[in-house]
Amino acid sequence: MAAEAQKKIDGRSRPHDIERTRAEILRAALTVFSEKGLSGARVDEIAALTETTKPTIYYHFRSKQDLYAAVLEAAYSGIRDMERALDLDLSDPVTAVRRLVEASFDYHADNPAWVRLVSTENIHSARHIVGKPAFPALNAPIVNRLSAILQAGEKIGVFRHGVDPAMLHWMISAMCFHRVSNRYTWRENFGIDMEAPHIRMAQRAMTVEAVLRFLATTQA
Amino acid sequence: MAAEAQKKIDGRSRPHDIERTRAEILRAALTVFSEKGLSGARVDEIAALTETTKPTIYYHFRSKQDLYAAVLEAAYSGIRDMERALDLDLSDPVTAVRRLVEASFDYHADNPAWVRLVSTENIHSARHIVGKPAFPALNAPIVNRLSAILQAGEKIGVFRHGVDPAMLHWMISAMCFHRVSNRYTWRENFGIDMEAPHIRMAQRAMTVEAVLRFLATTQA
DNA sequence: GTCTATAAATGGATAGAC
DNA sequence: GTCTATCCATTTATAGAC
Repeated sequence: MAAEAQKKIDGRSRPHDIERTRAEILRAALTVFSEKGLSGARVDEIAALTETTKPTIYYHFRSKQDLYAAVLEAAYSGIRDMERALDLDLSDPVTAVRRLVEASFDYHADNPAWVRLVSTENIHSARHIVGKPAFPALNAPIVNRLSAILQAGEKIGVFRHGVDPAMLHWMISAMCFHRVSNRYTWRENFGIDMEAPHIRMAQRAMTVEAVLRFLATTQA
Repeated sequence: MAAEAQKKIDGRSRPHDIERTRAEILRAALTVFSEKGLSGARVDEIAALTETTKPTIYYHFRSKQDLYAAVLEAAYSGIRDMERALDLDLSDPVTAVRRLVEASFDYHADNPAWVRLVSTENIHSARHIVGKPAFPALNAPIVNRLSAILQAGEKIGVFRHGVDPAMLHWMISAMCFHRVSNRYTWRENFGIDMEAPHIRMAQRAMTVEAVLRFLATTQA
């Protein structure tokens, strides 16, 4: 496929393909960190999931903690890309909210590794995020987008006034996140499998409905 | 205060007070496990927070994992006690829901260590809960209670029909839990401090309102 | 039951060859 | 840039005295 000569199609292309090696390590590290947490993860286990070895990991990512931070930043870029891709029509604010909630719901449900990583980072008081401007920059757009939708809805009278966009995002995030982050204790404590398709569908519809009812002008 | 003779009021009463020692270890372990997670916690650090030593911890709780499991079970009993103490009036279902949501909200907000412990347990796929009948038994009452309130509300026409009590509990839990479990990433990513009193009050009122609007008969 | 001291094992990190 | 082999700090866990 590539123009330049390669000895092999499969396996490592060219002896020292930096980007490929880094990407492979990040992918393996995401798996292990999200399953075991930061301290629970073993660098040996991450190395075992790659075609490379432990010293190579340390060569590219100075330390275990730096590797974890790199994984975290890479994982956050995923939801940013998804949100940017959303094409929302402000002339129909109700549909815009519905689409945005459904997209957020699906992203959380389809990326449990990302959800677990965020949970882990909260256990560590977000210390690997603190002071990195990338993260606020990454998360501001979604609140701005919600704000625009809310204003559009207020203007044509389908949404009530006075709803804080950040707090609305909190409500949406809470319902989308919790069912993924806490699915294991829910299964044990309540016997409910959040991953079962009919439960997932019911929760998806319920999240949309709860949000729209919260925004509706009718009802005190 | 106690009738029997004691050499000291402060410090360890009687040389080998088992229950007192165990309770002290559990309290220290809750602190450390909730701050560091299971693998991040050090038994040395737990011992340092007690008046006793590491071998005594191992004497009473076989291993680090068993200690963690004991902490988990003890922590869950707290929310059970709180819920049992709630005196809800079924003749006024709206107020009953309001009281229950507010109590749940406050419990989560006031017990971040418990919230973090549950998060940690989910990172570990709830493996320390699996198969222990204490946990389903502990959590069934809240859903039953919600079910009774829903039925009472349906009967007098203030709540709509068809709402699943377990899913309602999920919605309440999500909003109460997420703002505590994810407060650190929220602070960094959105610049919002969930612990600030005015934010907390706003979220408390918003949770009640979202739930009541979701249950209301008015509105399609 | 609780201590001091230490064993045994784990696992993050690196030296040095290629 | 990547490997084999290994170091060494950390940490779970226990032996043995009291």
